[in-house]
Amino acid sequence: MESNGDLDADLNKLEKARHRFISEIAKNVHLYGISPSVGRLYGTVFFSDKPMTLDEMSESLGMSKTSMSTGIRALYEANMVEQVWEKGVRKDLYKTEEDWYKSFSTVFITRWRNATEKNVTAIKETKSMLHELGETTSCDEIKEKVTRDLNRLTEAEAYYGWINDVISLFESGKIFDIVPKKQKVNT
Amino acid sequence: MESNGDLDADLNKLEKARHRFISEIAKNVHLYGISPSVGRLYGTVFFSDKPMTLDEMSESLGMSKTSMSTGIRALYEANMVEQVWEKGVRKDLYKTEEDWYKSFSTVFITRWRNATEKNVTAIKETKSMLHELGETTSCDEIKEKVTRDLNRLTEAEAYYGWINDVISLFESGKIFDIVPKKQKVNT
DNA sequence: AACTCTGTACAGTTTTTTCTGTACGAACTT
DNA sequence: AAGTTCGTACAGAAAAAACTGTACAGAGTT
Repeated sequence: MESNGDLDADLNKLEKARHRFISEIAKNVHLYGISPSVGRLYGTVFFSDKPMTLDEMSESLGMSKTSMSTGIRALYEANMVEQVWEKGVRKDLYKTEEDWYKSFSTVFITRWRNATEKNVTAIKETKSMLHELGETTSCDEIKEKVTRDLNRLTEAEAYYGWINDVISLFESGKIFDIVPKKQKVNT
Repeated sequence: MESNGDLDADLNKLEKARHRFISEIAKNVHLYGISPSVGRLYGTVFFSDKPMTLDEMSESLGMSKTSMSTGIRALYEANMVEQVWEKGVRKDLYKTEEDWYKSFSTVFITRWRNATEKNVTAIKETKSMLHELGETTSCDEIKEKVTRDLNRLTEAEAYYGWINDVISLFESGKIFDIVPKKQKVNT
């Protein structure tokens, strides 16, 4: 006990330092559509010396294996962790994606692309319903409303076109010509 | 009843068309950090002919005035609605922000800026804790872990620097030089 | 083929978020 | 000053999300 008293204290310090960052990730990871506790899972895997199994995560976080399974899947879909194979190891192994730029892009692209497409579809359908109404109605007041709505929806469409272009900027990687990746600088 | 039977049917059609778009907004507005039902509130105000009061929203959505109050505040903070003054009207009036580019930028900038700053602070603190540990510990194994963690945190710092630059791109409006706003095109 | 091990589907519980009704302060009217 | 009207703070109810334990299918081993 005397011989490794310092070691235990140091390991504790290490954990504390790591936890400082992990808890901050947990608080902010909602931007990636990830819940805080899955954010802690990410942080745990991030600081692990080697790829982790679901059982190790469960053990380390004191949470059920089921939660680890669903949590890891969420992280995987956000391109925030990746699976690793090791010869002779039957369990699934996961480590954090090292290219954070890629994780960011994946999340940003898939979420916004998906939303944009659906909204554009909705706009087109709404417009078509309004067009029909505008032609069949005999009430001038309604005609006016229809015209106004069609106008605003066309504006919305233009906006989504812009969003789409922004997404493409990230998807194509051209964003990195405009905003270059940073070199590591020691502070 | 015979004379305005068509009118009622047409008004119903108008509502249906509008609702097609509103329900899609409700489903996707979580990207702006807004809940679905507040998304419906947004949609309702969006299609309103004139700025709405809390009571009108409450009436129109069949929800409590309290919810309208908190919902509108959320939309206001996301720059998605704005307050309007009308002479002689005592109630607060709201309409949707017409510049969707601005709404997008506001949400994107404030949320990411805030998260980035906090994460960078956490990284710096974690690094300083690790530096101290690295100097005081006598265990080589721990020294190794510390070095590895410091390295990865420095990489993370670089990533946040990049995110920060991306945010600035939107904040300064330079994004519009690279991805121009779209003209309205009828489809 | 029987047995073991691993990941996940599913139902039920716990926790968190959203929503409502009451109550009250501030601003305006009489 | 007394009386309205309006928006929102707050506590409790309702709804949604997160988490767990059990159970089971599929792959690997013996």
